[in-house]
Amino acid sequence: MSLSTVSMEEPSVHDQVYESLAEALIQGRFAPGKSVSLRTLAHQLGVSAMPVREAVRRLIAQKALELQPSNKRLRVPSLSENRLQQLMLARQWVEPELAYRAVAHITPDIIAQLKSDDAQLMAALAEGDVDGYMQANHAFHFHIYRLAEADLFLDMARSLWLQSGPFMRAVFGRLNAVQLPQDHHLELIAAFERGDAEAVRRHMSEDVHEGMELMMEALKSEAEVTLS
Amino acid sequence: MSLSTVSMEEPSVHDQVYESLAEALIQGRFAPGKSVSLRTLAHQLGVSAMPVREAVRRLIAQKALELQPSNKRLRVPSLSENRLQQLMLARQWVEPELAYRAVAHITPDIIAQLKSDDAQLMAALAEGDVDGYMQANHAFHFHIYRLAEADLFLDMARSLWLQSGPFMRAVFGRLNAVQLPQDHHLELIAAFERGDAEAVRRHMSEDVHEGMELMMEALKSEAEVTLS
DNA sequence: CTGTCAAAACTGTGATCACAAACTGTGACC
DNA sequence: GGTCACAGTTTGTGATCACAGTTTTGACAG
Repeated sequence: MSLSTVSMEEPSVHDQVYESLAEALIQGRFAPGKSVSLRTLAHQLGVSAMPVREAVRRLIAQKALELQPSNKRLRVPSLSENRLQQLMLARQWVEPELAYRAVAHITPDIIAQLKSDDAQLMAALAEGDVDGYMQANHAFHFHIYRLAEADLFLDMARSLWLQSGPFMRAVFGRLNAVQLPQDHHLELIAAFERGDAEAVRRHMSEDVHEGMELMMEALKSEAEVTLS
Repeated sequence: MSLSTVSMEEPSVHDQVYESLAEALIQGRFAPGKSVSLRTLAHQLGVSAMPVREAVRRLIAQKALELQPSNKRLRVPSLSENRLQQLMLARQWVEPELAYRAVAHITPDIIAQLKSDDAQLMAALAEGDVDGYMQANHAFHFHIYRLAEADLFLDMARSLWLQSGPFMRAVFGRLNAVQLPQDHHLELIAAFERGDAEAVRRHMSEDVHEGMELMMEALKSEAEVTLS
């Protein structure tokens, strides 16, 4: 471990490892099907195997990683069509609900934040920066969801993004910018400004639906996605 | 560990510990708010602390246990009204969907199994056997859900039951039998026999709704549930 | 160059130890 | 009698080791 004994309120090493792995997964820095190992991760992060084991166990529980039943070896799950459909339906249920509940707690600060997120997203899209796009899109959505004061739903959404992350990257990495209509984000912001909760719910549903539909088409067209 | 080196295909100690804790939680053998400790659990189960840590980490990820932020001490979460409402909505979304999908894979064997589960449930109810009721109700529902071939949804349902378990017990433990209308189970079985998927979805929704509504009323009436 | 098989490296799993923070209970003092 | 301090215990956390599978490597024979 690099820094050892600071004094108070530092998050545990296990949490740091978890956050770091979760971020990598959500941003799609791990390819579907890629195998990982505890000791390798531990060495890369500069910690012992112990906290990595716990973080990995947590990610397995969220189905963001999996233990192959034959090998007992660790890897990033690859998506089947069935699995992606479930992800799509679950996201389409929980995320509009979170957005709906967020309306009551919206503030001008948050609006400004969302506009900034969307600007970053558009910029990244314009220059083909997939990393930047993934990061900005995640920020936009979860800056909204965090307002809902529904920690259980928030956790469900987080788990669903962890599962879709590797695959989103794999799909969006090969799309050119024009195929991604971003109107929904602007419509969402406008609906938030009007305080129109029903419109927020509807636009969020459409936004999630379109994104997942794109992934579904990509999955169908190639039978299996395994890159890198 | 009691039995050490059997030969092949035995589930890992970690899995055994997890299953054992999960079962206890679903059946409500842990009271909401109860604090538990790794070493105590490990000693009770006759294993070392290591596999317990991983099982507990997994349960924390499923929000079936929680780490108090102040103490960093382990306990069974107690339900707020907000939290219960989220549980209710999530269960009302995912469980009818699972039941709906199960219809396509129903067999006479399963029908017989469901009738047996329901009979056990009614018997337990008649003699005020809360343990038996909890167990039979869980069996009934998950014998259905397992058919859906939707492992992601199944996992979500499992997590939601883990979270509601301790509280269900706390509520049902003080109800007398007549307050629990069980018609829904019979209607469900009938709908399965007819292959009427829409009816299955509707009856499952009503069954979940009524159960959770009961819990909601109980929660509102006592402000806070902490027993044992 | 190719196929085979044993040695070496790597994997997840479980146990054990060390440590600091938090809790427990007991006794002294005002 | 109530409050505070201090010692002893219990807690979660991280590191390290041992072990049994599995995979990879590498040398040697054909």
